[in-house]
Amino acid sequence: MTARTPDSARDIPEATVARLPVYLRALTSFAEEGTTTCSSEELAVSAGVNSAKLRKDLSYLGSYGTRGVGYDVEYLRYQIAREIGVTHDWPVVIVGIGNLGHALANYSGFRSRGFRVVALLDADPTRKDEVVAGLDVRSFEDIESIVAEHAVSIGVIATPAIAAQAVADRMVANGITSILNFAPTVLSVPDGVGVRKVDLSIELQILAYHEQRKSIAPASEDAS
Amino acid sequence: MTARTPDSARDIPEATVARLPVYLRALTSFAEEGTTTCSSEELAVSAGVNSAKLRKDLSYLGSYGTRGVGYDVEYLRYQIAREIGVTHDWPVVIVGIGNLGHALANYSGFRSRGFRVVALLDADPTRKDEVVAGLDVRSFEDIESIVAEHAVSIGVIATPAIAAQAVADRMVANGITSILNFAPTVLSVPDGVGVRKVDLSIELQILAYHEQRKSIAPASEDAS
DNA sequence: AGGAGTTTGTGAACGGGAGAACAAAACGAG
DNA sequence: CTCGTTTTGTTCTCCCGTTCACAAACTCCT
Repeated sequence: MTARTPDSARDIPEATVARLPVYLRALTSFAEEGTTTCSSEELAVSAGVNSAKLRKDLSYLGSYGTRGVGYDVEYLRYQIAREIGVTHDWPVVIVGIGNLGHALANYSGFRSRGFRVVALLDADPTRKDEVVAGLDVRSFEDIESIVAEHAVSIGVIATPAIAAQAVADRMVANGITSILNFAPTVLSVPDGVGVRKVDLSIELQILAYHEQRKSIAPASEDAS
Repeated sequence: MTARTPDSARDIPEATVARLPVYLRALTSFAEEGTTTCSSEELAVSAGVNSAKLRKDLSYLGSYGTRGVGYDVEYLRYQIAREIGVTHDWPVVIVGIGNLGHALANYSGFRSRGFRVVALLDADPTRKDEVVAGLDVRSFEDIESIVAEHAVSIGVIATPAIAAQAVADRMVANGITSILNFAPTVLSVPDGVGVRKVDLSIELQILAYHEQRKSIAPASEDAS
């Protein structure tokens, strides 16, 4: 007899949290196709996971399905969006407007999935004249006023590795509590600050490892 | 010579494989500073992991340390590189030369970490005149000859989501067996083909979830 | 040479996540 | 109204990964 945790489920496993955005995207896809209802099996296939896993994941949010019927696409989509916290947009600053920073600033997926880039910052003064994705690149020194003005809590680091830690420190000092790091460095931040890293060469190296194994032992099985 | 299994360790856990590149980078960093020896504790701090975990990870490769002393930086660096398979360069093709494709093509970290971009492909014929990062953008139709000529086994997808599955199919049909996918889609590929995905908005959404939680229950602890 | 001090490598306990399997609940047919 | 069908929500078990703790092994100093 559980004491019913209807809205704010207490603790959702990290692995589940990482999959919720995938479900959200699949549901959005269904909605765009005009599908109003889907079973856990359909949604699981679309998200590329096991249906039992999907049902267990959703059960952490509450009982939003109907037995014998399935899930209401729009309703479930909203519930997941609310749980993740993307029913409203999050302001985001991007620091480091090099090749990658450009790409991120122009990435339309951010805007459509709950994020709004409010500022582009770069330490290089020669970049201050540029306008990227409709925003003019501003000095990194402006971070304090920008974070304060827009109540920014999420920062993206797209600088060279050498500058990343200093940028992170400065972000934290100005109240940013979540950082997405594209620089190939291990960041150290205080407790309570969330960091996720995206490392392009690490991903390729993992692929290379498995690739090498395939050619050495072709008769063995494979772990994707 | 091969009494035990010193060279080709049988099966390295996936979680360990994902950390080896981090250790490799930390060791490279040590080598550049002139450090010739390091303890598991030093390396663990530099890689941002627990030292016991690091030692266990390294133990899957063999016993390359010396008790009471530590690890020889250069020797261990080479052993990890050999295990991952980046002692020689891997040829890579990038498909989709939009904003992100540009950034990837220009990313110097690939070259320095065991990968060589041999071709840039795009389905849009208006892009065929462009030269990016010293390579001219070629038609996606050329994939067959390029893959055959350079013995490419790793492909990078940086196309819009709508095109990603078709590109992946075509890659697989031409012998590519490892795919790094930046498009926000779930790819389905045959067994034996490795796929890793990098999804920018998912990473941000995970951060947003934790961020939302912080503001709701500030007295609770945090999972990074 | 021997003992003290380090540091690695690993055995064992622990916790979390994945998947199978099943009971509970809703719908529809007759 | 009752029964069969469908699909969810949940329990149970197994496996992988993390962490602790300690013995083995090496160096240095006396």
